Amino acid sequence: MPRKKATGEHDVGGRERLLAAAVGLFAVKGYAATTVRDILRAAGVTAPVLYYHFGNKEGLFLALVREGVEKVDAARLEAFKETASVVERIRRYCLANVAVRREFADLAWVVEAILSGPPEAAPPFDFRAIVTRMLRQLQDLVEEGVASGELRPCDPRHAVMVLIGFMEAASRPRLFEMAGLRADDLVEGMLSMVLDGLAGRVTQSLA
Amino acid sequence: MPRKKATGEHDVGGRERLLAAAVGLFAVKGYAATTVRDILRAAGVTAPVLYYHFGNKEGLFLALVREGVEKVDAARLEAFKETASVVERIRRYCLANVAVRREFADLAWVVEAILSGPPEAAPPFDFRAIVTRMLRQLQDLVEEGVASGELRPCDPRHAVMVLIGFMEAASRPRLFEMAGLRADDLVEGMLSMVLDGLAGRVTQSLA
DNA sequence: GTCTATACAATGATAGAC
DNA sequence: GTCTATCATTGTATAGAC
Repeated sequence: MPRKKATGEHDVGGRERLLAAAVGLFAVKGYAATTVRDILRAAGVTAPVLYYHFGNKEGLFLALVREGVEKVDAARLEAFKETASVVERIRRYCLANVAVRREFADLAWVVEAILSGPPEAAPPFDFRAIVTRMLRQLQDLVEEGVASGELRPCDPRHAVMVLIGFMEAASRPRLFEMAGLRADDLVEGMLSMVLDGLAGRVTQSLA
Repeated sequence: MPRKKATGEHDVGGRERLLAAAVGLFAVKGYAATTVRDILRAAGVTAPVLYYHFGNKEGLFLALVREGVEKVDAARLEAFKETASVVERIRRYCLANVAVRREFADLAWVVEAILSGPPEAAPPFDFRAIVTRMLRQLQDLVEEGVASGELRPCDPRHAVMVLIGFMEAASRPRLFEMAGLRADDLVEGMLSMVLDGLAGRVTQSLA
C-alpha cells in the first residue's frame, strides 16, 4: 500500500517524493552505498515508479545533481549582477555561495561529492563548463580589482584559488564546528582575513 | 593459481599486495563501489587471504586509513619540530602537507574521502583527535605570531580556517589544473597571498 | 503512473582441504 | 597462509496487471 503521508505533506507525485528521499540518502551515504530499495522505502513508492520517471538509479542521481548545479549557479549570477566595488562583489559572491550551500545542505553535499570525491564513485557528470565559468568570473573580478588599485597586484589565478579555498573551508560545518566557530560570523571573519592578510602590520583595506 | 609477479615486484605477502591494490581502487571508486572481488583480482590473491588478514572489507579499509593518517601526522610533526619564525613554520607545514598528499596521492584521497565525504559512505573512523590536534597546533602557532607581532592581530580561529582552506585548495589538482596552474609554484604563490592579503596597498611581510 | 511479483546477477563472506 | 568451492543475501531492474 502507498505510504501514509506525513502531516502537512503535499500530495506530490512519486517523482518529487523520490527526489526528496534520494537527496537525503545520497548526502549521508553517498551514491554507491545508497540502494534503490533504500530510496523506495524512504519515498514510500515502489520500484516501477523510479524506473518510469528516471530510467534507473543513475538517472535519478543525475536529475538531482543538475538541480543542485542550477541552484548554485543562479546564486552566483545573482551576486555578480549588481554594480558595486570589487571587494563588495567578492563578498556577495562568498556570502551567496555559503548561503545556498546551507539552504540546500543535502543537495550541496551530493554535488560536492562529485566535485571532490573519488572520480568514479558516482555517475560521470561534466562540471568543466560550470567550473571554468566560475574560475573565469572570479579571475575577471580580481583583475578588475587589481587594475583599479582596489586589490594588491598579484597573480589573479592564485588569488582565485585562495578565494575558492576560503569558500570551501567556510562551507564545512564538520570542520569549523570543531574549532568552536559558528557559521554566522565565520564568512565575514575569514573574508576580512583573506583581504587584509595574515602577516605584517595593519593595512586598512579602504572604505 | 597465484598471479604471476610483475618484473621487479618484490615477493611480498598477500597482506601487502592487498593493501597496495585496495588503496588504488578505493581512491578512484570510493569504498562502497569497490567490491571485494575487484581488490582480490588487482592483488592477485583469493578471498580467504583477505579475510584471514583483515577480517573483512572494512578491516582492510581501516588498516589503510590508519596508515594514511600516520603519514600525514608524521609530516606535520616534522614541520613543527625545528625552530624558526612563525611564518616560516607555517610555510613548512603547508609545504609538508601538500608534499605528503602528492607522494601518497591515492592514500590521501582515501583519507580525504572520509574527512569530507558523506558521513556514512565509508566505515566510521574517528578523526576528532587528530583534527583537534591539528587545529590546536595551528592556532597556537598563529597566537604566537600575533603575540610577537609577526602576524597581524586577528581571531586565531579564523586564521586557522583560512590556512586550512588554502591547503585544501592547494591539494586539489582537478581544480587548479583547470585554472592553468601547476602544483609547484601554487603553494608558495597562494601562501604569500594569504600572508599579505588581497586588498590594500603593498605591505612587506618582513624578512 | 503505480502496483505485485519476481528474475537474476553480483555481493560479502565462509567451510574445509592442503 | 592460501586454495577451491560454495552459500545466503542483497543488488538493480523488469513483466504484466490495473
